[in-house]
Amino acid sequence: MLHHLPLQTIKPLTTAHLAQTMSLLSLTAAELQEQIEAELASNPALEMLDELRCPVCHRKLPRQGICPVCSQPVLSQGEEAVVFVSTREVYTGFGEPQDDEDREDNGALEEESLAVHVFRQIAPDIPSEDRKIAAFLLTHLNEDGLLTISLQEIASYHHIPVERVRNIQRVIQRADPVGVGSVDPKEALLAQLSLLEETQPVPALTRKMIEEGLDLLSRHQFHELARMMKVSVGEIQRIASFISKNLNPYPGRSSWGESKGGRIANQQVFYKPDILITLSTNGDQEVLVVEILFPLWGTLRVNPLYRKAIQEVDEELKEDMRQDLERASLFVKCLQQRNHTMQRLMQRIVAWQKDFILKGDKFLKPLTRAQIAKELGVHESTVSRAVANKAVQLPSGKIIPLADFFDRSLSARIVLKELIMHETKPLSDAELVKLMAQRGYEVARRTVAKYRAMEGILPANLRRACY
DNA sequence: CTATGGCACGGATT
DNA sequence: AATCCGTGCCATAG
Repeated sequence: MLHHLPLQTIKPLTTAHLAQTMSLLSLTAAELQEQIEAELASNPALEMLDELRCPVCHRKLPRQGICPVCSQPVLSQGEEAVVFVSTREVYTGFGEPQDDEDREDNGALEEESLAVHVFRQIAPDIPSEDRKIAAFLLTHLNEDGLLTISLQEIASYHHIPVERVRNIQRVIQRADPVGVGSVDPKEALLAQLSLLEETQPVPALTRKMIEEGLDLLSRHQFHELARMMKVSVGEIQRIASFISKNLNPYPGRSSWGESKGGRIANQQVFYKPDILITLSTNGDQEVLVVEILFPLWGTLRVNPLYRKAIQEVDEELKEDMRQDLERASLFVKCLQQRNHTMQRLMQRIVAWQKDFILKGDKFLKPLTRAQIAKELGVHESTVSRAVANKAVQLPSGKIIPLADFFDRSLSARIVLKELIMHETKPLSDAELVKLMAQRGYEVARRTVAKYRAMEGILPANLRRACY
C-alpha cells in the first residue's frame, strides 16, 4: 500500500535526525515552506531541482497531481484510502500570487476574506480556465454572501455562455458557508436544502414551500400558506421551524464575523488546508484520495557538484563543507521521514473515520491519538505534533482542523442537537439524558448542559416549543 | 422543589 | 508535566 513511497533512506535514527523530524512534523504547509526556503538559502549543499520524478518509476511528473502510471496500481487495490504527497499548488488568493502576509488591513481585508475563504475551497475543484470567473463572481458578494450582479452580467462580461457561469456558481454554493454566491435568499435556501438532503431526512414539501411561498413564509402568514399548499397549519409551522433552524437565507452572516450569543469562541477559521481529501471514482469503486500538500514543487536533494567540490579544496574549508553536506542530507532525510509519517498517519485516520468524512459529523467514531500512535508504532507525542495546528479539507469542501478527527464528543453533540430539533415540547436536561442513553450515549446530566452550551442551544425553559 | 450554571476535582489525554 | 473533559456538589433563579 505504501510501496510507491521513497522509503529507502529511513534507517539511521540519530537523535538529531529524530529531533528535527519531530519539529518538521508539527509544521503546517505554509510553515514548512518557510523552513525549506530558509534551509535552502543558508546551506549551499542543498539544491532544488526544477523537476519532479516519480519515486517508483522515475518518470517525470506533471506539474500537478501524481504519477499517472504509478498511482494506477495503488488505486485499483480497493484500498480504503490512497495517501500521497502532492505538490499541488495551495491557493492563497486570486490571480497573481500576492503577498497576503500582511496583518489586518482592517475592513477591506475582512470583507474580502469571505471571498478568499471560499475561493481556496473551490479552486482545486474547477478547471483553471474557470478560476478567474469564479474569482470574479466572488468579488461581487455583499456582506450576506449573496451575489450583487446577475449571472447574465458575468457571462456577457467574460463572453461566455450563462450555463458555464451557472456551473461554476453551483460549485461555489456547495462550499463552506453553504449557499454562498446565490443571487437571492431563495436560491441560497434551496442550495442548502439540496446539500442537507444528501445526508439527512428533510420534511416533505420543504422545497416546494421555499420555491413558491417564500414571501409569505418570511411574513409568517402560516394560514395563507396552509391554504396554498393544501396542508394543515401545524404542518406548515413544523416545516417553518425546520427551515429557520437548519437553513440560513444569508449565508455570509451566520458563520462569518458575528459571534452568536453564548457561542464558544474557539471556532477558529482555517483558511489553508494542509491536507486535501477528495473522493475519486475509480471504475465502480469509490476511493478516498488523501493528498498531503507539499508547499514547494520540485526535488530537494544534496547538490552533487558540492559533493564533488569537496575533494578539491583545502583542508580547512573541507571541514565546513562536510558539515554543510551533513546538514543537507539530514534535512532531506527528515523531510522524507516527515512525509512518510504523515502519510501513514492519514492512512490510518481516513480508514477509521471514513464514514465521518463521507457522511458527516454524526459518524465520527471515537479515536485517540494514543490509539493511532500504537498502531503506527510511534510515540504518542509524535501523533500529537503531527495533528496539531493543521487543517484538512474534506470532499465536501469544508475545512476543519485535523484535531477534529479526535473529537470525543462530536457525535454525541450531534445526536443531542437532533433530539432537540425534533422535540415536540421543550425537554429538560434530565429527560435528554434518558433519550441519549437509549441511543447509546451514556452521559451525565451536567454534561448535556455543557453540550447544549457548546452548540449555542438555549435551556429548555427558554426554548420555544418546536412546532 | 426543579432546572441550570459555576467551580473545582480527578482521571484521561496530550 | 500540562491540559482537557466529564462529573459531582452546591448556589441560585424561576
